[in-house]
Amino acid sequence: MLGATNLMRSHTQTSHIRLKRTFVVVTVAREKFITPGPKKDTKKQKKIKFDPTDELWKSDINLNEDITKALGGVALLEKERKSGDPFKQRAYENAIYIITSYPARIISGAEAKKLQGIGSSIANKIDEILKTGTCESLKEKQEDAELFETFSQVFGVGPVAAKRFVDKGYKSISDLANDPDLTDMQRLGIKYVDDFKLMIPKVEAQGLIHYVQDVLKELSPAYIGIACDGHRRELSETNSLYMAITHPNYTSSPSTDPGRLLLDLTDALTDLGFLTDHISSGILKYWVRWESIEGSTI
DNA sequence: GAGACGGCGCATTATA
DNA sequence: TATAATGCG
DNA sequence: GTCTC
Repeated sequence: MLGATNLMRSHTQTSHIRLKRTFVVVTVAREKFITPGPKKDTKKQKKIKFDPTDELWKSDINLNEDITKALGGVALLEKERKSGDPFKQRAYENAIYIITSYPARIISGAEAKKLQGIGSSIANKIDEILKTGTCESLKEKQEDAELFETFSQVFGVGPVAAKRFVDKGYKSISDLANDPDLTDMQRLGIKYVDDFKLMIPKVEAQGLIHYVQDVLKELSPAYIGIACDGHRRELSETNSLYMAITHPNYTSSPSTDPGRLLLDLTDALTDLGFLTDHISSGILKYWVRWESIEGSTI
């Protein structure tokens, strides 16, 4: 979402709509958003750096599948245990990606450790995997890790809630529905768990965008609404839909109060029956559920 | 050995 | 009741 | 968890 936001710049403060199958997200970009961050310098060391564009790394098959599989399980476990440290998680994903691309069979942890992104901890685990075929820690808690992953699929359920559900002994997503402490977002996440997995064909997305644009124009001809992200990139289907809306009166320099910019739109769309469920609502960000309207050309 | 690894809006809960 | 912290996408 | 300083 932020990537799309970065496309909006200059002196026009921007509102943002995102439709994810049945959901719409509206965000108003802020000035600090808009400034692109500094480029990070990638300095290389004596370690071998992974470069997916290099011929050297061209490998069609994963010669180390046993290792990457086991590491994937460990990563999942680690994620569950720590309630999801995002950096640790990324470190594992990165290492697994590198090893998957590695064009030779790894015969020791030390060999793998020469690669940038693999340190002593993972190197040790690789030795264990090579020796025993698996990782000790994997054996018992694998089911928990898998449940953790399942629950994490639910919109609104992050690492903390997922772990709580595992600890409560839930075995499936339908078990979650009876939990007394669900947030509104999680209730919707459960209700639409399958819906979220659907892709939006391009034609449908175009219809949705035009629909929103028409409503927008009725509110004020000066309103501007454009599609972003996947649709902007001409993908044949997307799993989410972003729109940015703005108005000439709404500028970021000096910044003006976005006021009812979003609420007017979302109210109108709700009155029309286009939006049904509201995930969150603010003057800067609005998430709602939409439904195709009977008889419309969508 | 310590800090970076993206930053932010909204909802919810914890704390003053 | 006001503010801070947490969880989440 | 790995990398950099």
